[in-house]
Amino acid sequence: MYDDLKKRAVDLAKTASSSDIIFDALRDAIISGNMKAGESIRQENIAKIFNVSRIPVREALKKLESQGLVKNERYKGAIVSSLSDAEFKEIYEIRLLLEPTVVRYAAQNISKEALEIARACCEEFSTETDSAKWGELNRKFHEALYMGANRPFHLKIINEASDRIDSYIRAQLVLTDGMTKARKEHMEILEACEKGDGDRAAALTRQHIEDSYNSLMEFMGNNSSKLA
Amino acid sequence: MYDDLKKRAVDLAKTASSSDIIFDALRDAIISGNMKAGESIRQENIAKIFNVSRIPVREALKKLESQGLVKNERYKGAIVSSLSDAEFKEIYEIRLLLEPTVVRYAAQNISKEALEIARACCEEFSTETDSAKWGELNRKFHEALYMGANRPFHLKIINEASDRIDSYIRAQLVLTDGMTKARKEHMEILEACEKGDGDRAAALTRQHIEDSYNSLMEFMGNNSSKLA
DNA sequence: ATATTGAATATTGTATCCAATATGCAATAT
DNA sequence: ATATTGCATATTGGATACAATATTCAATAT
Repeated sequence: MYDDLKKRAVDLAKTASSSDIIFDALRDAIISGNMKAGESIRQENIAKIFNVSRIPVREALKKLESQGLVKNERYKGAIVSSLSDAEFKEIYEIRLLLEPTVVRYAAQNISKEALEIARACCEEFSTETDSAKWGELNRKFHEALYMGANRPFHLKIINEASDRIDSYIRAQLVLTDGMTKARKEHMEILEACEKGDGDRAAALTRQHIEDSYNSLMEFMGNNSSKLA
Repeated sequence: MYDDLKKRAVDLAKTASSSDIIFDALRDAIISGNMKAGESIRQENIAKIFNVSRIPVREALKKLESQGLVKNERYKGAIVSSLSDAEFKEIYEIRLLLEPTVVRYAAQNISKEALEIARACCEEFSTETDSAKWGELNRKFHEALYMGANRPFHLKIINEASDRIDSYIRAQLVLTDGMTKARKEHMEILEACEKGDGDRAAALTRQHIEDSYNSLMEFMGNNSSKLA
């Protein structure tokens, strides 16, 4: 019954609210580097852009704040968060703890279909010439792979940590020749997963993250200490 | 100038907003187990309790949702989140990754004063007879120690993960003899930190978390597989 | 000229109100 | 009796209105 209707079914109950949409848009703007650290965010301005009142904007800002992407000060407003050198390094320490572990789970558990999605993401990352898309494709590849681990909480932590440094990574990918190395490393990690070699995938992921940190340190002219 | 006034200075700009206060109260109610998983949260009811409109309540709920403590469904409302067995285990996997690492940093970096605070917390945990306070004191001890690591992002992740399972831990501490073991293990971890023995502190912390998981599994009559 | 004060403006936090949706129940049809 | 529909009520999402605080800047005092 209703066979034809069911084909066009969408879960209308799960459509995004205004505040969800605004959250996504602000998050994108921040992690892409379009909105810079320290930049102030006026509720009224955002509300005008999306043709809504300040209420959904405020809810979006609350969520961004609890993920650390913006800082709110009572009666003063919100600004895009910045990262100190120590905080920057700490984000990488967290990635280094979680991502190799998760990729090991993924290598062991990932389904054939999920692997194919990851491979598609990897190839898109390797062939895309529009540098504006590299950052997003980079994240997509990692997420596609990590999805196979079946560890939603780990993934949430990784995603929120990655958000904090994404603008730096994007700049480094575009402004240096970081893409060459990243493409090669992605391919190797993917292949290890395809072979079900969790140890190798984990080791490569660890190396990939360390390389990313070192490249960024060099790019930013910062001779900070090595990752633990 | 103003010497006497400065003695009574408080940073009024940092006083909590209504939504902050409501967030804290709801969080306490949830992690204490006072509000049970699946229980619905009516905005209007909470608003009445705090004598405010629904607006600050909604902002508190947004923050609770982004930390996973409640689930919101559009036009239906919020309920206290539950944890599947797999999710429960995953929280422990995360603790097992982060806490031994953090306690190692703490053993190496913690200041004399911070150690004394941790010791005070440890002793309070050991001597408190009011079982209703055990859960909070348990968290306080761990946090006091971890503060010494100077890793605010790690700490935030640990705290949010711990929030998700705190109601179970409190029940287990009160309804079994878990306190005996916990008190002994806390003391040993603290002593390792006092000696600056990071490896030992990390190993003990790992054991402490595994013990906690196993006790809880037994307590809940769940023969789930061991932690990785 | 510099510092201080006070008013005007801007911005945020919250209350109140309205619209959209969900829920429960009575009325009706089968 | 059961299923379906329509209505009344409850609840949430968001708009508007207002109060609290911050910021800016002119006016005044030193």
